[in-house]
Amino acid sequence: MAVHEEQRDAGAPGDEAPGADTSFASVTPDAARRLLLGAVEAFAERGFHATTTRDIASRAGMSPAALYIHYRTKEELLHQISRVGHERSVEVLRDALAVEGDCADRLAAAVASFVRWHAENHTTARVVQYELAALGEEHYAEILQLRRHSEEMLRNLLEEGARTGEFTVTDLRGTTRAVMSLCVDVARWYGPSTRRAPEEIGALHAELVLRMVGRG
Amino acid sequence: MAVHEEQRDAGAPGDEAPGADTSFASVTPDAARRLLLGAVEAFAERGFHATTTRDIASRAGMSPAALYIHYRTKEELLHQISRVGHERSVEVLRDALAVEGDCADRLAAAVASFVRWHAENHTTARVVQYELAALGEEHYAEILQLRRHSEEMLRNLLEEGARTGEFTVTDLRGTTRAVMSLCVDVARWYGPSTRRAPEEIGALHAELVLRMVGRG
DNA sequence: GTCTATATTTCGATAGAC
DNA sequence: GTCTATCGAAATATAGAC
Repeated sequence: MAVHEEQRDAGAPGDEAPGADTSFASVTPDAARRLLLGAVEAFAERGFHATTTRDIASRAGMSPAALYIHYRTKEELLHQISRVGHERSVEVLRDALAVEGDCADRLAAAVASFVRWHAENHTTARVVQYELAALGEEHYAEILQLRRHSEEMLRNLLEEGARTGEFTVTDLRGTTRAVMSLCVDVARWYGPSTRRAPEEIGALHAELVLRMVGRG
Repeated sequence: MAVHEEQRDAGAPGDEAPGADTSFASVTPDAARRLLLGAVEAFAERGFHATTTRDIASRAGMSPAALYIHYRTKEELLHQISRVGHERSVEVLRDALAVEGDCADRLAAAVASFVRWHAENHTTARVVQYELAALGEEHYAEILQLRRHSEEMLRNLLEEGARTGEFTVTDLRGTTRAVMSLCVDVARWYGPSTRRAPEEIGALHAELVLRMVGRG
């Protein structure tokens, strides 16, 4: 019950998009970053609770004890991943929403970028989206703020589009949540063996969302 | 890090829809069903690996050892939950697709029912959708067949609608996956404190999906 | 069928040498 | 900063009385 989980979605070796999961490139020192990357992989494959600190250290090429030089607990690793991951995804959303154009252009850009991020960084995204419950109480509250911010940005855009008559939205909060669902769920099913490119999936989802708000 | 996870999404007591998660009503004997229901709750709250057999047994009002009279391993509990849950959701989808009407009617019925099931049975659905990786290899393969069946039914309907000109679908497989995303992801965010009723959410999502296929 | 008691394993985290 | 060695706690699962 261990090996097959790692190989389930494995495609041909080397078919992973280059430069994927670069969210942690700036983490130093080197050993701390390697541990973080090992933790991302392990948490995404097996989940936080099923991952051992030995496994994480091993992926980073270190002894079990070396982990505790850089992180006080296993949960602190998850917190770092969750925090940086959320910050990056909020950034992606914010940048896309800043493009020139009408509400439809900005919504399309936002969905395309957000979806693309979830596909390209699907390993990180899976941890970000599905391991929240393993965070400590205070860390969870902190992360929740970042998530609320994402949803708010999207809702404000839909609200603006509805007000100007560009969009036809019967249920603002429900539609916002549906758009988020469409983006976030990509992290669940996207994998190395997915044939479609992140770019393509982003474009498709942007088109589908525009239709959802009556601007297809 | 234990108590707050249980209380995070908790709304006022008693606001849970009555008769929720009735998928396991036919399981006998009584002790086996109580253990199964305890496992569903625990797995949904904390995840499979973070759940202890002591916790499951305790929720069923039994000693830790009593679990092993009815189930050989903790994984066998997950397997039962996953199998019955998938069978039920496939059934819901199949029944909805059998309604009288054109493709749009059937698609709306399918999405409304599928979403409603994921909301009403959100506890079971969360285990069904997010704990697959914890299954043993053979059990995982078995469950995958049921999941392929769901997606196939939906894809066939979209294909038919596109062929007859009722729908405008530019990417059949991609759109099918998006529709599934919209339905499945309800299990992630729906909770006891969600104000919207499952019925309402199903209706909204049906409307959004009809728009997605150019029939809004 | 259910209990109390426990065997066995494995985990997160620490101690102390280098 | 990294290692080897290990502690104490907690997990799954089993043994044997009732």
